[in-house]
Amino acid sequence: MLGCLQPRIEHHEKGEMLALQGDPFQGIGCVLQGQVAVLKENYAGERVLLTLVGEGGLFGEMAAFTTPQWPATVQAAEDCTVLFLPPEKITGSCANSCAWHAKLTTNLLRVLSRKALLLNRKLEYAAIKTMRGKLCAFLLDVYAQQRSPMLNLDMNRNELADYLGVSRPSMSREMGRMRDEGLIDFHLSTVRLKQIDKLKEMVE
Amino acid sequence: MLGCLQPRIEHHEKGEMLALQGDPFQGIGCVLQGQVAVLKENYAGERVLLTLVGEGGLFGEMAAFTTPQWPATVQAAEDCTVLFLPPEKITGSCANSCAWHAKLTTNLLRVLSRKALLLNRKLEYAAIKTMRGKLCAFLLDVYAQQRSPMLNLDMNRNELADYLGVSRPSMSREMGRMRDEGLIDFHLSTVRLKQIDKLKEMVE
DNA sequence: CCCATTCGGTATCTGTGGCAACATATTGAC
DNA sequence: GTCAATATGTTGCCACAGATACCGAATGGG
Repeated sequence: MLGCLQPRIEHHEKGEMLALQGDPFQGIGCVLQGQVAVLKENYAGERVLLTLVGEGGLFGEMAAFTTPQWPATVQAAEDCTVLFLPPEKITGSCANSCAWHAKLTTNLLRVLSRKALLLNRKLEYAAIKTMRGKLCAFLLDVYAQQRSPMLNLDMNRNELADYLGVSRPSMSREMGRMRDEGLIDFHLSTVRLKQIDKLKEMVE
Repeated sequence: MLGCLQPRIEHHEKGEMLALQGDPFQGIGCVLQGQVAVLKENYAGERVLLTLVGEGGLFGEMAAFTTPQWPATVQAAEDCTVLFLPPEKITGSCANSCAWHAKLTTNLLRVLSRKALLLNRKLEYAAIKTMRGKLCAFLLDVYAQQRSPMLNLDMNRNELADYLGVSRPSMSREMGRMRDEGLIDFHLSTVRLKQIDKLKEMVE
């Protein structure tokens, strides 16, 4: 497949810029080794960290088919090796009509869909106005995944509060209230849903 | 291309269900004529309208490559004609290795990327805590698009407030304040940015 | 022209959640 | 075990935005 796509492979040392916001787009990046940071300049002109992308991760896949310019800056967070896939080579028909091409586009579609679904989910939480509503929606979503009322959260309080777009103390306060009311119990990253039906009534 | 994909074309009368949440996924839907409604059941069991999809619109494109089941219910909002494209036929290699296939996947990637970017933008607004921050971010984004300080909003106040996830009176109140401070001027759907640099300082 | 309806601006009141500051619990290194 | 560092629980205060209600302006149909 690599022979077919002839991607560009680059090595960068920590701190080097792989792409600058506004530069012409050269291709979807795939981190083979090391770690890169995706930064965006806000209106005040400061660069803020959007995400860190580790080995096996992609960057620029959302921009590839929509804009001719990099919408963000990419910098090597560690020494790294990165592979760039120009978008036209991905969709362009392949002389060998190889199975890799089909696999590649399917994977790309899957990645993009999943990302859109995740964004959608997060947006649903953001749309819920009350603290309790957000918490109920989130806990019930986790419950739907884990299929047991003993939930195991894979985030700490800070990360969860960030994810839901609220402050940690406010979240803790509400969780305490919900425990007092006998709706849930929790200890560190373990939460037990005690009255699932009541929780369902409290979403939004 | 149609001969190559052999899609299923269905006619439905207003009110008929095209797909039920949880049903096995049959393919990406494309509305050829009429209008369909996408509904989702919330935890309380009620069906809430997510979007209306009109002629030329797609539905199910986010689910196609991630879940084997419909994540929402689709109902005919009017009499309509709909084309279903099974995902495997889209990515599956094509005997004729026709150019249509490449075009189709590129378009699909473009649609998905654009959708992800839109969701991302909306999420950025949602992440900003203050009313003024949201407004500044939004106005500056429109300014970046229209490249003139005389903005023409294509939403009315209600729609804008909904989009930003705030209440209309609160938004009006803040817009009034910003006018009093000499930052902006506005009349109906026209907004004039008077102190762009100050607006930039006020984002988030 | 009048009327109904939608849309937008404004005021008051209230409640929620952010912030700051602190107390306690947990973890891990030495 | 001791200690530091981090994570978590708790509290009081108060600004900000939501809700509601009302009024004037714009729009559109008869």
